[in-house]
Amino acid sequence: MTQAKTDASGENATGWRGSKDLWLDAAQNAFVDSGLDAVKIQPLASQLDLSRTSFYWFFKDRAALLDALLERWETTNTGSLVAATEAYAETISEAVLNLIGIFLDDGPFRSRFDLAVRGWAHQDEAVAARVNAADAVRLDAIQRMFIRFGFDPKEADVRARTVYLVQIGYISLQVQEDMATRMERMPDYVKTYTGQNPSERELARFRAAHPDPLA
Amino acid sequence: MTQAKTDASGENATGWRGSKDLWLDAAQNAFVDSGLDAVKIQPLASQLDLSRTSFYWFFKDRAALLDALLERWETTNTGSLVAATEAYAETISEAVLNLIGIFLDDGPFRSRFDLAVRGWAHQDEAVAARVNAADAVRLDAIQRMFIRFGFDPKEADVRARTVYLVQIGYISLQVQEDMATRMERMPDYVKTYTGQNPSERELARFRAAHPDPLA
DNA sequence: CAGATAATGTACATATCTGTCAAGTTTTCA
DNA sequence: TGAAAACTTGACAGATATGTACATTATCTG
Repeated sequence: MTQAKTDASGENATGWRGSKDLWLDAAQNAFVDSGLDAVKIQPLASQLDLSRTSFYWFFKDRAALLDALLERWETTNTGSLVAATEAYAETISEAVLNLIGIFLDDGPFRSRFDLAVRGWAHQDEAVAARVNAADAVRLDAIQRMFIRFGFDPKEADVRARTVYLVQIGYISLQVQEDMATRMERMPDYVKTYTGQNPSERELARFRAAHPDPLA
Repeated sequence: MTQAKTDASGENATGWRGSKDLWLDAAQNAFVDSGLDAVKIQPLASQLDLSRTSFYWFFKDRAALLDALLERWETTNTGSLVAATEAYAETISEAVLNLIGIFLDDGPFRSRFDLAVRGWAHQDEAVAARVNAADAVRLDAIQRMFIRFGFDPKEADVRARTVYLVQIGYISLQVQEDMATRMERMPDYVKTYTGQNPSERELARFRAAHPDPLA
């Protein structure tokens, strides 16, 4: 069993209609949009206009597909978050803005994927354990960021939790806000998170890095 | 179709084995523990040791059961949160502690019920709309609380979001922490949320109101 | 262009859920 | 105590899911 090759553009480079990635992408879309119980082989097959049983050439069974999905999540979201905490910054405000930036719509962190995985964790112990581990890694990275800027470890812990949990909370609420609204709140958030106001230059840099698609 | 009566202790006062509440309670437990897709009539019937079809005497169909579940949630969690924001407090720190208190394990706010409903909202537009409305009501109540203590509306909005979203984030993370750990972090949280340290008396009162079940 | 490999499809066996109906049993209450 | 109301049940019908075995077809490679 070998996957179909894909070319650089991600297009299907072979003449075959299906591929492991095709099924996996479809599964991910269904999962992100509607949760675990929407990831069913029969519906995916209809959607892809392939025979349902063709699936079993690429994956042993449904469980194997779900494993692949979880693995994809693990090697995506946590990685981008940790990287952001380690990005260059001159002040804690700038560091916090770096971090918040990845959660904005087009950022590398896939919020809705995270949400869907948490929903899954709610009904599966093993998944819950992996999510817990990911949260610990993320919180630790954020705490280190605060410590790097001089906060004492205990306060850094609480501030890390605050920044992270607010983002998770936002994701959980599935709020749909336009960029202008987010930008308006940004200075107050930075102040709440760090205890100090961000400079105008830092805000300007943040705005530049995250242009409003509507404006 | 009339419900079976229940006596003051909540026990079944009639000689009948089933009742509307019996099914609803079982449904809620399954829902809170394992999510919407665990709310199935067949399994609930086995669990209650009743015939599956007996369910249809109390509810028109599965949708009616789910409606009842959502209604129960609406008239519970949002209510207790709003009440907490309106409780008497002399300082903003005390007010924030009042609010945080309801989220602790035995508080009136049922965190896992909230989590389960959000999972449901993820796969149902209509539910999502009702959850959004509840969030708006809750955030508004918390913002008013901050305004009452002299914060300007915009900053009160962000602080309200911070307090609320951190709690929702905690729920989403499904963290299991003992009371001692929570207590230890409390002063730093209050400081982060309000910008000022809580007094020792306020903390003492909070500890007294939420005794450690392990200690 | 032929054989090997990769992928797809058909048919079948099985499981689990939902909901209706008509006939039963148990409880209540006049 | 007996009729009415409240409940319970088994049998039936239908939908949708999973997974296996085997035949078939499309694509690649030499």
